[in-house]
Amino acid sequence: MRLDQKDIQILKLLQNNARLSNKELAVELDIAPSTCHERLKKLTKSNFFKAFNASLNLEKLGFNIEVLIRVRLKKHEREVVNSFIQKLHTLKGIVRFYHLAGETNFMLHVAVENPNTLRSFILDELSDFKYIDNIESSIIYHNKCLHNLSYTNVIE
Amino acid sequence: MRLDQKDIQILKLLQNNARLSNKELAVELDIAPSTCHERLKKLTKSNFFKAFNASLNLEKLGFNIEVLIRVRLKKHEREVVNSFIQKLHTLKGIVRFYHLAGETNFMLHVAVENPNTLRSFILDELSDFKYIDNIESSIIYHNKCLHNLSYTNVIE
DNA sequence: TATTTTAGCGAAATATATTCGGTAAAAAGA
DNA sequence: TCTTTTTACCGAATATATTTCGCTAAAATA
Repeated sequence: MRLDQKDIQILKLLQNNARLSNKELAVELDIAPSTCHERLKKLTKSNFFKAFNASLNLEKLGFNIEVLIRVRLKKHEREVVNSFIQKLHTLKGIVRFYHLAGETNFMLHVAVENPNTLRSFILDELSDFKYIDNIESSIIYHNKCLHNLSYTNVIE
Repeated sequence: MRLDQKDIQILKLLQNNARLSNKELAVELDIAPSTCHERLKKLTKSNFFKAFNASLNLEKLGFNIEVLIRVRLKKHEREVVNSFIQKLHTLKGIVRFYHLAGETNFMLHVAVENPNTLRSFILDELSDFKYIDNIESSIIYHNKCLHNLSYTNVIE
């Protein structure tokens, strides 16, 4: 499927506000709602969207500390990696994780209530995994989603 | 504002699918649409949502490489940090950034088309900033949003 | 106990989503 | 170049959903 300027506009608008209604999109694109609806349906069916996520005001929910945790495994092998990823899915507090090439094998974006919860997360929950070699944490002062991409290559 | 189990359910459902309609939410919570609507309005007005973001299928859009870039600045001072953040907003390719405490000052999640674009991003775009001390990149094999938080502390 | 607040409901009014037949312009094929 | 096909678009009609509101009952507060 080939994309044009209007398609890109839909993608960008939803990146910034995934809850925009079809009508609101149509107004922005300056096309009829029915036309916009067709485009959105097409983009969705063609799998251009990976997910629609609400990101919450974590501080308001009692998660006063966010950290980025670098994890190095003893063995960076398929089986170890798979079971680690599986473990990540069971742990409470993980907002997002990155599986990386290089020195650091995993980068975890974690939200915790307070320093004690953080200590417990690292010493009790995470270190519980057999193949952990090294863990280092950095407090996140601030983080922001930009989605500032250039789509010139995709447009016909 | 105090949250109960139903509110948490709304937050969680929208974390996983920000485009759920009010009616769909109401069905999940097993309450009337009008009731659900009131709750959602209340949560929104009380600023429990930071953003609603569509995340795109970047590979399909020609962004074949995603990297995590560690940036260390020469001076970690308010003015330098501010202007760096400002610069990040102008750069094309940044999906998300983290401002950190510790050795690494910034962590950038970047999407590029190919190795050449990456080189250009780092050598031309990023290094252009006067106060860059050090840059290191790691390819992202995989990354995923989990939002797997425990809200026991918030519930009454 | 009396009073206020709150969460809930359903019905009505409003607005939106969705489908569909038709049109015109662009793309593809002869 | 002239057809034919495809595509993006529209507006009208219908189906759904959102939103408001008055009312009730239960919970919280005084």
